[in-house]
Amino acid sequence: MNGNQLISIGTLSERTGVSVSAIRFYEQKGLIESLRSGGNQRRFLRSDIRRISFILIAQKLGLGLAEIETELARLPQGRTPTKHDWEKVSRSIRSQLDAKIALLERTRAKLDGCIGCGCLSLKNCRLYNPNDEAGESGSGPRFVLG
Amino acid sequence: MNGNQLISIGTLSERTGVSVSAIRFYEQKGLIESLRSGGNQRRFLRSDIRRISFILIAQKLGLGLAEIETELARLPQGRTPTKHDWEKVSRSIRSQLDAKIALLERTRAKLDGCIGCGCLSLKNCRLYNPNDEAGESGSGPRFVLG
DNA sequence: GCTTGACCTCAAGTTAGCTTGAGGTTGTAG
DNA sequence: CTACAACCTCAAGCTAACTTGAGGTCAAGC
Repeated sequence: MNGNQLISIGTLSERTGVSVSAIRFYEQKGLIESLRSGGNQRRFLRSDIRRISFILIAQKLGLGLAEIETELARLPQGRTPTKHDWEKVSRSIRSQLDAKIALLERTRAKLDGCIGCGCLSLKNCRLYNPNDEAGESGSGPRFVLG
Repeated sequence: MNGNQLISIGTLSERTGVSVSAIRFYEQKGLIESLRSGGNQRRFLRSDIRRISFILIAQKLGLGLAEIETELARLPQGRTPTKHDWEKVSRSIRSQLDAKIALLERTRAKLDGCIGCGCLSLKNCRLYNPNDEAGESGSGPRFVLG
């Protein structure tokens, strides 16, 4: 253990609680980068511990890896993010959260309007014909919460 | 078109807007059932139009097919659901929606408490170490909203 | 110098919710 | 009675976010 800041994938895994395979997966997806040792083993910067922490937090906030990648792009590579960096990102995430809550609340309001109506008629139902789109996109997981 | 109530898969698809392949998929998953014609073609009851409508609505409410199957089990097979049937199911769904909104709101509150703290420290962060579990389960899509 | 554990790559498997395609049959309009 | 649309059954593919496994390399202790 000399003075440099490089850590192995195993150490990064221990420090973050993220499995080794998941870290490799994140790297492959471009969420983090690594150097290589002489023997082709990955070497990460200590600051990657925070980068991974960020990924974990953002996931808990309901962001997908693609969205997280976008947010990560706002953070500095290799440097510990400042308060200001973090604020920018937090506010961006906060507005995404707001939108999701708002969508669910609109849906709930429609459901309340429908309870007891027994309509289930595709032509009239406000739930079935909403103007906003939950679970309407093409493929992949849609609108699933925990 | 004689007096009976049986419709083909194509008709069911047209009436609901759900693709033929999706209907077959739902049948395979046990969400709907079908009879067969002499030539082995599916024949559905007219009431299955409502059953499918219900699936669509429940999906918009954020339920997965497995959860929808559970809710469908509360509805009568072959009979048009009464107001009472529908109310029971609506209230069950409403409470699931409530739970999801509540979880998101707790998460947002934590984020607000964190904006500007710049911690990103795994040991201390309330976002990283929440007591409730969003996106914690084993596999599959987790905690993704539209 | 050998064993052991951490690491490497690449391929395939997992769940959800479907779609797409191949290859074959049915039903109906003309 | 023939054409053609609609139907049938598998099987495989798609996205997300990973895991698991096979088969091989690297590094360190004894």
